[in-house]
Amino acid sequence: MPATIHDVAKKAKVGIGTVSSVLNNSRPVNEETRKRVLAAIAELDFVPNSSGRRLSLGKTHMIGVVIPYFSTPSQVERLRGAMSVLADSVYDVSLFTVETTSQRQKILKTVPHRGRIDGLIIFSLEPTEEDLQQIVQKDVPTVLVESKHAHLHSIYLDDVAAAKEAVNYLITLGHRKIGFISDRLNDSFGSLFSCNRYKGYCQALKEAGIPINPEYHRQGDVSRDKAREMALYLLQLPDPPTAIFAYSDVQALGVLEAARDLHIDVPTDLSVIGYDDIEIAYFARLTTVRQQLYDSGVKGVRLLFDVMNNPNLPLNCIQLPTELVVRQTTAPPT
Amino acid sequence: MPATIHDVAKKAKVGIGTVSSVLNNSRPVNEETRKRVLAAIAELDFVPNSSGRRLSLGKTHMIGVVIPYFSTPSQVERLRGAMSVLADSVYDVSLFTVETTSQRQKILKTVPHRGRIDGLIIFSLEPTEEDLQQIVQKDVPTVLVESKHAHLHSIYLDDVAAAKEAVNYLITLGHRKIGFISDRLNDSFGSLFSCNRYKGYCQALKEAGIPINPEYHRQGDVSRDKAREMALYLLQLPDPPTAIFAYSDVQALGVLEAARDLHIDVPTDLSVIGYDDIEIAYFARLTTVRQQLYDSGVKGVRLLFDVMNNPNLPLNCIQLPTELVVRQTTAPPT
DNA sequence: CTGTTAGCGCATTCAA
DNA sequence: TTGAATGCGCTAACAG
Repeated sequence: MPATIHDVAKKAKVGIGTVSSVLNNSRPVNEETRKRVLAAIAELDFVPNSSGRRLSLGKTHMIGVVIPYFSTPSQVERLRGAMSVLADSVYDVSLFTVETTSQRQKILKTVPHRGRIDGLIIFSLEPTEEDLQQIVQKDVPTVLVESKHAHLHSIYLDDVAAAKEAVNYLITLGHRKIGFISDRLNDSFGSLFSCNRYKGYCQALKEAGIPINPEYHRQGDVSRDKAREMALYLLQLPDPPTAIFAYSDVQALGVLEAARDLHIDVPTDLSVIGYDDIEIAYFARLTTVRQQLYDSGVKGVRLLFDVMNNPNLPLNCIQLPTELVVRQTTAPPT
Repeated sequence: MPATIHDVAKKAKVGIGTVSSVLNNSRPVNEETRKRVLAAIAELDFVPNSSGRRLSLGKTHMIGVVIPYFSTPSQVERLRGAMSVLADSVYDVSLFTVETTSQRQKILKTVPHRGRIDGLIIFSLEPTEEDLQQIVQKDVPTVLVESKHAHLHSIYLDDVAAAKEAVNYLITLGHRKIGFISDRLNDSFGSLFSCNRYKGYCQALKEAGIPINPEYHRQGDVSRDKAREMALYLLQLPDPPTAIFAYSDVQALGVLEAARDLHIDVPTDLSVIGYDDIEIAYFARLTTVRQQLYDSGVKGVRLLFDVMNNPNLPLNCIQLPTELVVRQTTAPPT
């Protein structure tokens, strides 16, 4: 139903090649005929059909964005960063949110195809070997964000060190009984940051000569509610922790709620540290590990564009810094 | 570089028509040859090129999603609802976030094109007459969410009534000095909910015989920080309000921060009501107007699918309910 | 400077 | 049940 290039050509009394030329500035066109073509385009309200364009060009002008945990503010912040760059580009964004393991599999298997997207950016997911085969074989330019892989470009952060720093801070304050609340360490989701943060937690304790008490580590899904539940458990232990490090700010909020429920004063009787520094952390006056969420999206897309423009770019793994932001949920134990 | 349908046909020693048939189950195929084709497909790791498929079918298998204020949790929640339905469909999602007025214009002008998307869902934006022309003329199935238009299908809510209810509640509690903090009423962005909520605010006051004090209404951008700034202004007025109704939960959090800054106790010395009931509102114990954010996305997409399946569906405008959720930021004035 | 043509990869019709 | 031919709308190479 919409006008095609042929309609324009006929109305402007030119060939379709000429129309294409004025559309893409692909070759010089006489000013007179250009005007006629432009007039015809305007009159017919013609817009090139993108499917035709894509097929002919062999490009989709689409960037695939795969993003899990989409409900969490940190992920949204990453996506915002990515969108800010993407919006100024010629590419459209094809969004894939992944909520379940089966979705994860399906998406990682079906999305990386030339002819479907020109480039792919994957957030917070560690591709399996199988996924990798798929991606490499399909030869679609790919960048990982908040994840790392020996064979893929990535924007990552040192979760182990960051978590260690946070726990070290608690130790410096004088805490010895430090709890850790995290996502499931063994989910089949393929995100390793929970594991890495746990590693950092363990390392800090070990180096301080504090034995690791498995009772002090709880894992569950990423929701605030679940975190609250886990914190309630920890805080009602016979010998409860005096500090809790949460794997995310959202979980830290759950911990704060639990403390409130039990009339435990933060930070006097309980110190809490989160991770991410999402916007609400400021409101909650939460001490937390700041990571550059927005920037990770920005840099991820920029790197992706680099890769797309230069297919044999040497492997690029960019580490983003983290920073412990001390606010008002941490204090020495009493 | 990737295998095409011809490669498969050759390898399976059949015509491309047969390959297409087994791909789409479009006509019966002999079991024997089907197996051969399937084997060839597997061996070549063939995946149909979507551009070719789209061009041939005249469909893009793409749903455009236009969403402003993308950084706010309420919008993310809507998008999540939409994605939950979209993810189970055969459609891909083309995401357009709009942050600026110029983006808004560009997107609303260039996105609604057959050949680019098969359906469009627009969140929280009131199309202008010009936009409407574009959309109607292009004949792209479209659904509005959190917005309404005489000629477009929509999922909307009664902002006026909801705001009025919130302010009425404050009046019932005994408040007479009620402030209102909102988004800019005259932004060129084309979102009317700020206006509507202001209307509800005014109506409630008027019906209660309370004069409207322009000093009590502040407008600024939607950020928490700006809201805090505006609240600071209100609370430092010679005769400050005893209650503040904020146009969104995020702004309400800013108000709470301002109160904290000034050591004003909430709810004893200041009542605060928000709008949206985003997840963090529960954490902040915020009294607020709950709207069905997630559901609005779900229903929006469902309606869109209905429209796409039945182009001359009579105009469908579905109103979603709101509900005042009383928590702990509201109390009678002292 | 411009018109014509081939072909991008696929679905589908028309014959067989 | 199947193969061959046509066309979707466009870009780019070719020829004028």
